[in-house]
Amino acid sequence: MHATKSEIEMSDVHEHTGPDVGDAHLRLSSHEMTILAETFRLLGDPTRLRILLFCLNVPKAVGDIAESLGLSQTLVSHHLRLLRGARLVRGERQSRQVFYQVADAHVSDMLIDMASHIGEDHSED
Amino acid sequence: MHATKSEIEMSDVHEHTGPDVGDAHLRLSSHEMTILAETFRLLGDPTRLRILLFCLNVPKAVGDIAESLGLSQTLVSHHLRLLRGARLVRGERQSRQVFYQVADAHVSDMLIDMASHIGEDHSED
DNA sequence: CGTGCATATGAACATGTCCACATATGTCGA
DNA sequence: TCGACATATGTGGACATGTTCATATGCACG
Repeated sequence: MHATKSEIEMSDVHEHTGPDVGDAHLRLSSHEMTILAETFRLLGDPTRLRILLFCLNVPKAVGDIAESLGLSQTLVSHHLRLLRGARLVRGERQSRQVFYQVADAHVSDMLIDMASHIGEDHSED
Repeated sequence: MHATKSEIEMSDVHEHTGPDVGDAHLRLSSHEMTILAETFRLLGDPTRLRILLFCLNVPKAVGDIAESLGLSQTLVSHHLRLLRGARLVRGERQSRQVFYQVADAHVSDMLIDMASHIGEDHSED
């Protein structure tokens, strides 16, 4: 299901081709790098992160998100626009309300994995 | 290996600051939320992300990072400071050089998981 | 139609962030 | 100690970002 370190390395051999280009593992195209960084960037704002986690499993209307998280509706809408643009959430109109949820299992798995990693280790700042 | 949704639901919550987290699933303490968001925020910069991925497996000296990625030494140092502050990398002095690497298995697993997720699905912007 | 509700958009402001430049700290060898 | 090399830190400016306020769009019902 999720890739493990060894799957990506393809073996636990630490080969080291040279002083400069030593890392032969985990290659990403620049496009993938861009997507990845952009995704992280969007998740890096506490408000957006709360919004995302809030509608992780169950679709939520914008107003409900705003009220539950104690945010203004316009602010929630702005953030949802960004999240929508990166295909992290998708919204479905139901008459007057629009119900948002995390876009796909892919994104929710990412969030859940990250959250679980945080849960395991507590580093104090 | 990786936590499932139910594992996260079961994780004990140390505190919760109020009506922030309304969702019944995936509860994180505000402290954990802060750590998570801060982590994402740091990963959200392309330069930092490249640095992190570059010294994911093998410890790299600051100068090597700078040269390999085509960045100035001071810039790399600045970013490493931030990453160090969040315990995402750790540096070890070896006489004159300082070799940095991703701090622990948690962080590398996070990165590898995210990278693999990106690899699976491509959404165009 | 027009009114009320839910959501979206635009402009303006304050704050934050990335980077370049100059300079400081630390380490080793002569 | 001095000079070189490697890394770290401070500062300022250009730029990006989060938030608020005001307003626009979309939808249901009288």
